[in-house]
Amino acid sequence: MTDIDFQEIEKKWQDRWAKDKAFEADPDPEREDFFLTVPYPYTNGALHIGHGRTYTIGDMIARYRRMRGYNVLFPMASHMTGTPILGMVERIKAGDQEAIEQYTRDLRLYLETEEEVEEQLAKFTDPWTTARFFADAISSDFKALGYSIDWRRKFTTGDKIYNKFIEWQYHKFMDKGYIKQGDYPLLYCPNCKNPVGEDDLLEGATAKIKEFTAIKFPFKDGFLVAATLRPETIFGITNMWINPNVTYVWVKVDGEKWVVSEEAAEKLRLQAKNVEIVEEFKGKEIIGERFQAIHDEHETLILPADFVNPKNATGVVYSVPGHAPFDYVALRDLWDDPSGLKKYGISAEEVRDINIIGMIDIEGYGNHPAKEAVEKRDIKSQEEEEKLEAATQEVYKAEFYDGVMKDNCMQFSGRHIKDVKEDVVRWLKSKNRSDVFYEPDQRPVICKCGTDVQVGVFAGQWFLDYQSPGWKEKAREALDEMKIVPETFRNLFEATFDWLTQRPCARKRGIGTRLPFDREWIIESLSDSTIYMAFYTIVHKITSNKILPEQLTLDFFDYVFLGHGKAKNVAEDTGIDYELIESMRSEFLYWYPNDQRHTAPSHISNHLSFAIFHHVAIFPKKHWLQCISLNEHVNMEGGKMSKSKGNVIPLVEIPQKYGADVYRTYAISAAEPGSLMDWREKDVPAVRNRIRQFVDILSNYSENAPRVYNKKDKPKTITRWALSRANSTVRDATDYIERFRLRDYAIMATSEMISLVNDYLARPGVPTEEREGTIAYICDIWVRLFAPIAPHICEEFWSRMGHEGYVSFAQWPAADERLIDESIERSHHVVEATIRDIREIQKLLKGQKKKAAHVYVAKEWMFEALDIIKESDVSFVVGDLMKRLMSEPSIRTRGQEAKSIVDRIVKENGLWEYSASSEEELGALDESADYMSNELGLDVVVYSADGPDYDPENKARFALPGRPSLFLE
RNA sequence: GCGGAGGUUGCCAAGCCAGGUCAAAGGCGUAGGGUUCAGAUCCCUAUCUCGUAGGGGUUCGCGAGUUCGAAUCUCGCCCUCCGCACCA
Repeated sequence: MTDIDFQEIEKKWQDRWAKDKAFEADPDPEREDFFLTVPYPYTNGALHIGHGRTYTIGDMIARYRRMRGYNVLFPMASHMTGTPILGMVERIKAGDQEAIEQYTRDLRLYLETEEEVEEQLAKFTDPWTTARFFADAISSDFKALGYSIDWRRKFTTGDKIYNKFIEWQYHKFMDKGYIKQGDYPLLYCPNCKNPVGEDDLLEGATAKIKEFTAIKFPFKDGFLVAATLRPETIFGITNMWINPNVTYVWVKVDGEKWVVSEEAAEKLRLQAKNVEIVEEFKGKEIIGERFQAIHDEHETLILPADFVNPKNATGVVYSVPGHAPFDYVALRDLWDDPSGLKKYGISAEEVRDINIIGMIDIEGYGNHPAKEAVEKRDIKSQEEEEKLEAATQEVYKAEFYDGVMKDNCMQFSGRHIKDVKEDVVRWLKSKNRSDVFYEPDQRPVICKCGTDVQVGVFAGQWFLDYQSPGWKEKAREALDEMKIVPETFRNLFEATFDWLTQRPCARKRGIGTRLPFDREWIIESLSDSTIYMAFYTIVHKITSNKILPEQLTLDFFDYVFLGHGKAKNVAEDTGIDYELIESMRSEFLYWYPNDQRHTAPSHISNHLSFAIFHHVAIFPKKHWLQCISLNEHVNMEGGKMSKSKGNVIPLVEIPQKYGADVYRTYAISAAEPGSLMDWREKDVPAVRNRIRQFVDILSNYSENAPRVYNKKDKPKTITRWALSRANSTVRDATDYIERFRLRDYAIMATSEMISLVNDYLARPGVPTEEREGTIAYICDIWVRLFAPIAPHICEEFWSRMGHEGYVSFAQWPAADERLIDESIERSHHVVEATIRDIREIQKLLKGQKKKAAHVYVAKEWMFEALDIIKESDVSFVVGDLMKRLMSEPSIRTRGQEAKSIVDRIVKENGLWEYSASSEEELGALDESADYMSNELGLDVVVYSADGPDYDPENKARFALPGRPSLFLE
């Protein structure tokens, strides 16, 4: 066994690559370009083993393409815009223990002593320092994993030059009319006076905003305002519910008078309404009064109900007892016991006279589904909230999907509920009878400050309108022409495209680029990282030439990225050297488009879709994204990784703990990109062992002179097999990479190659020179085949083999088709199968020690018969097969034996592997006799079934192609 | 709810798209043997079940169907996981 110091070798080659600037890519008109990007990491902490999977796959692709002769650009930058870094800095400043602990943990990974950790932590009161620290940490992690990145092009999204680029991008959107301003609802904390994100919440982290329709029922000189999710039910209204003990208010809202609960008035204010409280009163004061229904304007009664929660929506509830179980039960309670009504001046008769209105037909229900759902559950009172909730869900679901509006629904009659909703809202709106009212979709939602979170509507919110005319169509066109690998993810893109409407692209806090036309706003961090791949193509020239942000004008970017205007004018206006501008333009044109973008599928619904949209908005078609490839996340020992569980392995630990090549091999071979990868500590040794075997074999054989033994050299069959297998493996492996079957490729480049060499070495009787020359030839292929996965160890052997340049730039091994001999590979298979068969017999005959195995190979005509069946399209039915064979005169004379073949085929329900001819099968087995003897511990003698010298048990007649018959004695 | 992915032999996981050579790769675990002073992150063999001759039986979430033939195709059912907007 060879002892190998992975760390030392890895360091050595990383240093050499850096010293030679091996991966700094410049345009080369002689070579075709390949521009690969993986999204830059967000630099608010240490990266872990899961991030590493994505970057490792990216690097593997870059390395493979380089070996295929492409001029590969693989750049990297870092992301710091947005709120997380700022948020963490604020928490550190505020002395938040959790934040301090988390950062201390991360810092310890990179710093030697506690003093250094504390010193660095003390500097984390500035987001830039934090971001820079982790950006540096991450690039050193990436280097230590052997990523072949062009580091000259690194930047951060906080850089002033980047801001200039983003400003240009947003001017472009503005010009196209894609940026709009309008009201936008957000979860909002009234106490902090800020919008709240998931991280700001103590409870209800998954809360979303639900849009209610506020329906304005005419009442006195204003409106009773009830908010609902089911506006189509206004046709079933029988009364209004008001909680008698709750404080309601008359408020002036944008010139109208509304009645809502006191709490709701406050919500309206947050929802950008102009609210003025005119009068407060208790609910009981209006109970017994009448208001107007909307569809038929008939006078309708206000009734008391304790279940009405003033904190819920507007605190005003319109009652549809035919379809809402809560309403039905409340009404039923009043029918059963009208005694409480007297004090409101309502008579029992008035309430009894209320007719429940059925207004939706659904199969399986009668006229009043709510009543049925309540009775089915035997609900006795308003107190049984859970049961009522279930009944509501049941009715709602049934009505939404299968319900049809009845005749009493005016122009909406006969239409399906799921289609009619929006039209009802539009109709209400046109009559000035509705408004929009927002609520969180769950309660409670509580801010970390302890306050109940509400919905706030931001007036003047800037957003990108992905529904702008023509935009989606263009994006869909781009998607249709783009390669998505694995292809299964395409429909996720399609679904996202359908669902994208408006998206806020700016907000008031966080780090980032200010909106050029409204500097109070900062461009949101997912919206500022969509076309920056273009920036990579020129950024190194901006920095190395010390171009100032002010020089990066709109015209400058227009010229460099779009070819608009004249370089001469840009040079004059900006003071940037004319030649430099031209060289940036041509460098952009050389690299762009982005040939492949590789990342995780979780970005499909935002980042990746935005990237496609933004590209089509700004660039001409030839510069659209070409391909998106994806890999799933990483699990840890079968469970999710999380810092709180402490089961996260940081990237920085990988080189010492496992070795970069071992990690890389694991990351690529453990799962196909499209499926979740599980990191199992127990499986690491197996991976390391595979590399170790590679190292052993290359150490022993790679320095010999490679030699291909052609037919004229009369090599052993097993040598021809090894040559064939090596080449077919290369062919298959290459095919796998091209189809993004990276795991299968990795298995070819490791396990398959190892077992090929081991199988070959296990064969006695190959002359040393022939064996060593052949294995050296295999090593020469292998070291290149494996290089994209394990570049360090492969560089080491490549150089030991006496090659001048880096294996990183060596030519990808091409399969030599002339050496691939399927027939020899099949014969090899027959030999292995025969060994297995003999073993099985030995096992069954345990106790009886056998000395020899006699192997009988089928007669030649049987091979021909099988070939006939293989080539003709007959079904595996005895009659059909026999008919086919009997039509061949040469077989017709052997009907009896032919039947035995046919029986076997029918029984097996198909064909099996067999050699090209009897002679070849005989040759392969005969040549393998010594090997088989070694493996089995008994003498092996091979005969042709056609007149064997020795066949005491008359076994030869059972031999079939690929299934020699056996006799053990 | 909407959208997506998936349920395979002790565990993990291939195979399914292009049905037959599938009792179903590989890894882990387990058992036996070897190398070794010993051990292992070493090598070999075995690992659904029955069988003293390479064979039989029963398996791929459940149920039905298509087919000469289904882990693979179709339909229904059950279950699990993931994403869902201002969060990178």
